[in-house]
Amino acid sequence: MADLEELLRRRLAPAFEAVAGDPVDPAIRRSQHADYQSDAALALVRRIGGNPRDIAARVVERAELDDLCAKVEISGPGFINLTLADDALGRLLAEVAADERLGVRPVEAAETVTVDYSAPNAAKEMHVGHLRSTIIGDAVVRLLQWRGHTVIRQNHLGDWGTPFGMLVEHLLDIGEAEAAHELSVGDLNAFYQAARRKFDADESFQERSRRRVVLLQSGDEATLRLWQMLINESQKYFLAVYDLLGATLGPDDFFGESHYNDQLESVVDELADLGLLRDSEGAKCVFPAGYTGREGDPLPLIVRKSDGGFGYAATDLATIRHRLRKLHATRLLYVVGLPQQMHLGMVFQTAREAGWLAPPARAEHIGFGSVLGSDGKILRTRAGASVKLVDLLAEAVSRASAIIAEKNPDLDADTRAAVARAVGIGAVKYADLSTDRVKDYVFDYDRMLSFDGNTAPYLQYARARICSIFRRGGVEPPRDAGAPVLAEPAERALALQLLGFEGLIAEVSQNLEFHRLAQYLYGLASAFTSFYEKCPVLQAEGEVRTSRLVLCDLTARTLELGLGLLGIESPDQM
RNA sequence: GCGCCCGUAGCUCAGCUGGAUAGAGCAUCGGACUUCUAAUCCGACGGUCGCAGGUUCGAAUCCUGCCGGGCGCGCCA
Repeated sequence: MADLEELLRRRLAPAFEAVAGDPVDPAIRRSQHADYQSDAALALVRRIGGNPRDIAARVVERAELDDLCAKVEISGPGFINLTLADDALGRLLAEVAADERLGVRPVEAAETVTVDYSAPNAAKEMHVGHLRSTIIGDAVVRLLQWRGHTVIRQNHLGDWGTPFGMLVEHLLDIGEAEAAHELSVGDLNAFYQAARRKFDADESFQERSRRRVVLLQSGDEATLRLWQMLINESQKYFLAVYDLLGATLGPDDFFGESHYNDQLESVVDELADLGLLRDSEGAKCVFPAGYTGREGDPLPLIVRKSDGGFGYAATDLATIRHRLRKLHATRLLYVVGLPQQMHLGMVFQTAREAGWLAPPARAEHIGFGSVLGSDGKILRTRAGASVKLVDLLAEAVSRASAIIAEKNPDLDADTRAAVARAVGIGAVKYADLSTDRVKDYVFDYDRMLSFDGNTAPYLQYARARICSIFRRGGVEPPRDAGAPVLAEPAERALALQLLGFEGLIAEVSQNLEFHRLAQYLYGLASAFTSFYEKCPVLQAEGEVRTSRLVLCDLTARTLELGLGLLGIESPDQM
């Protein structure tokens, strides 16, 4: 337990409760006027009346803070300003330094969490929307897994539906060998677009495609074999992209739409038995509470289409039911773009009405905005096509490589390639994760690859410099050197930042707002570089040197861990 | 028409459950390399927080109404 905010909260809460008569959140936060401040006395006036400064004074009188704080002051209208004692900070740092997990213990009540993310469409190129889902989803997986939860990745591959009639027919037209070739080299756009063109231009092809869909859905073996081939080749390609991206998604994580085909009938039956299904214009629909359409009339979720086929809602319902009943998940996360908010809301509501989704289980839409080009519009190529993900990543790596070659020509070719990959991919991921995910963000290579500001390279560089100190000095990180001494303001600022890690992780585990983790890491790297400028490490002597080595080591480990949770590598040299 | 999201410095973005003079980076200007990676650091400049009301000790933050931008609203996923 080395989280400063929580520590202070625990000390102040009983004092507040004694004064107020009821539990009170001490409302601890970082302060410009001290290390931390408590604002609770002001808000308390409304509940118990009186003068906020008096309340604060009574709280301070009762709170046990002597071993933690060097100074406790009441300030302004009734803020409690808390300045921590240097030796207390040192003790806590020593605790963190000795811990593999940097003071962050695994959760006490581990949950089973499903994370639905990435979800590309078979035989179709991945675009920036999949990029965001994959990057964010993978960060979710890494974080929750590290916290000790059982995390099940669910890559909801688009592998079923009417387009596959057209795709299978196209495959037959060009021959299996050629199709396999196109798909395996990752030319999915060419394949899909060729099929699409024929479908749009050629009526007989359209007719063949429709018949093929029927064959596919009726389980025709020859058709299924060809379909399976499309899926297999596509999966191989996606796995290659994940590999380049450094995403943890593997071959066993594909749970495509087709996976739920044999559950759709029973979803319909069950909803019908529950009395939730109604006929509307020939379709079987659920009308989840709280959703209305154009005329204020109930909005349907079409489970079975009027032609008897199943819509995507059926699949989504089968999926959520499966995750609850068979996987026993209690936290169901959907890393899906914001435009699908209403649809997902309706699916969740239906699942609640069906009794499938009930506390403690809950479903959360982890929504995100679009990736924009410098023109402020959704990112596209000059030609107006959607940008191919692999091209985007390759460009980032190649630019990173050029920058590194210029800045550090001494690196050998292999190291440079590895660093370029870490920096280039890291930059793309960090750009995505460092802003509020519900907002759109502007994709800009120059900015994300800059070594200044809130970027992956800046954080990676800060850590690489620390590694360099240990290399140059030929010293091992001191992991049980006792409590470091803090004399310089820069050391203190760094210590405070380091000790905020645990609390931050707890918060982000809940809200999955990774830009807060990014913000924290940037603050840490900034605090470190200030320290680095003012406090020589290797030239220092004795206790001071050891203390600074501890601060360096802790910073490096926190950066590496934090970046790692975001899915970003930390090269030892750059 | 209804619903959801967004609107903070010239640009890109933070601002946690309302809290003390609204913060970073880029850009601009001015400083700092006999010292661990200057790929950096320090400073200056820069904002009617879209607009107007309201709630209260206090509002970028909560409520209402506008304005502007994006997205969604029955058999596509």
